[in-house]
Amino acid sequence: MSIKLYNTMKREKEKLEPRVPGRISMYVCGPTTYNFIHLGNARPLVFFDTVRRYLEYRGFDVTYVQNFTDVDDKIINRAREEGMDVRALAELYIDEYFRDAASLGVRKADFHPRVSEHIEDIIKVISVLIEKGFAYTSCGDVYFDIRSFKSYGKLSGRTLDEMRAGARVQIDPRKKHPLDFVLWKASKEGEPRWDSPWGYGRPGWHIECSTMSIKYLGPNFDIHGGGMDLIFPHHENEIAQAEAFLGGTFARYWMHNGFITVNEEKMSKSLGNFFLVRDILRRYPPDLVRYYLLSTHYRSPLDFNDKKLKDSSKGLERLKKSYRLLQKTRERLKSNKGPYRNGQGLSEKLLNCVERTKKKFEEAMDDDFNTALAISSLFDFCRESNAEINRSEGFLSCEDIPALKEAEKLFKVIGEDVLGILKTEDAQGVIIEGEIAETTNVETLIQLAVEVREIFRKEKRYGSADRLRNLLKKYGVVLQDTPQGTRWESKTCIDTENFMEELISYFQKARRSREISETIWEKFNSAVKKMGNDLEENAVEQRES
RNA sequence: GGUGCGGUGGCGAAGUGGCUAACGCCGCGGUCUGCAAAACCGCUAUGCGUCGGUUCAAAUCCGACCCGCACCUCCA
Repeated sequence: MSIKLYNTMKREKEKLEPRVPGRISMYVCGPTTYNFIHLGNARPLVFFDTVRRYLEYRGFDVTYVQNFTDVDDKIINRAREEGMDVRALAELYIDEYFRDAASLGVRKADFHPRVSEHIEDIIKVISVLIEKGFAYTSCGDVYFDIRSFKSYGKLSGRTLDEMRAGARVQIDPRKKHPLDFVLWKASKEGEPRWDSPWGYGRPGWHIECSTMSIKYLGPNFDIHGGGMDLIFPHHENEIAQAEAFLGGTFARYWMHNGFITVNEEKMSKSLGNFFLVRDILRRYPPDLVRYYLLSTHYRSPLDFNDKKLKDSSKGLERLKKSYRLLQKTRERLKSNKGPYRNGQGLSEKLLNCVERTKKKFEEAMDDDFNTALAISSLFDFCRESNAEINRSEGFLSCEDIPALKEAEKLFKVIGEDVLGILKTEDAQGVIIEGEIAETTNVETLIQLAVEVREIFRKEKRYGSADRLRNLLKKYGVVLQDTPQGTRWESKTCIDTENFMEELISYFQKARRSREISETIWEKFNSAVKKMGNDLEENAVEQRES
């Protein structure tokens, strides 16, 4: 099986044939660091990170480069507004970038080159372009001479004539052709600047990507990616510069992700629907955002709004629950020597299913990284796995542990390692089960409450049992009664203080009305004591006051 | 005006010539349960923007048209 990907240059899917067998070199255009990253930055980030992970899963040795454009008009303007030093501002947002990226489960690239650290290289490239007659100087600037590069327009599929027809391009007397673009910009007063053969100035927008990608990956590297809006002019210009410089092919495959809209509208500052990743992560768990981004094929447009995000959370939950069910079942079986499977054959069925899923997953990803279809293979697996485990409940033994482990490994490899949707670095707000962040003490209390409720149920005191269940539910602890006992899981972080208070008052009342025995009360009391609360003392104080 | 992308059930979203049009959410019915929850099973598009055409066979190819979006200027 080979991997096929849609190459914007050819406008069709092609077989991926790397420059060097077994190795992939890829470059993805990174952000201009003048603000926190927004949702539009997040899509290529997450998608190409997934491409990288999948290629690694497929055994390729991947070299991944993503740049930071830290010299740019937008940064200079922003720094001026904020009264900040330009370098410091860029530095700040590079740090913040890494924070957001990590939240979304995006791994660091092998190289994160910055424009400011490659001025020498850029100057060299520009000098060569001038020497070869592809660029000219004018009023202290250096421009790329678009007409000297005959295949200009080959990526975006436009000809110079076509572009001229609808030209909204301002005529600039310094340029020989309206579409000629700047390679080196003469600096104005107070702007960051570097010395060059053409005077003090700074690089133009496109030249850094050509220069740095070639520097780190060499000519004719494998994959160049970015958002669709970069096709023209950014990537078109990159190609022109790079190929004029190299005299050969710049990059082999061009991949572009579709745009994100918000409430069916293009995200833009003027419409006031500009979403920063930071803000979204305050309201939604990062793995959900990643899951949402990957649940649509990367070349399709993706609309983002609260309802859609909420709707998709149930699906992700389902996958996680299924994953957890496997883990729990396996843990339970550790000490279980029997009964024998009695011909139920969970292992065999589960292993078959693992194989089928793996195949479906790989076929989906091999076909132009169809993450939406790949995720559906996990859902198929999840259904079958849940059904198998439920069906053979009670017939399982430790003999089934290897098969369960295989199934877990499937979730681990596909869900965590490749798609990155079942676990992220920064897990704030993620559903936690059987453990509450920070205080395992709260867990003890929950456990105790669950046990008490079990007693109620055994004694058929359902009113009491339900009251306790509702109390827990109020604090996000959801119970599930199974033949093997009661399972519980807790969403987000519990409001510990109020929870304890209410639980204590519940137990006190239950004691007074003799709903619970002294033994249970003692147990509860000692648990609470461990958390630094002495109920007897409190009780005494209350009586005294 | 030019270039490109898209229109699939209540919502989201796969599928680019041929099995009953994946998968998720929602809804309904059922199994399980003391009741729940979770899970599982079943149901929910004679139809894939519209109209024609090609073909034994089309959501899928061709043509025309309608609608939405993006790019052509900084933007992932």
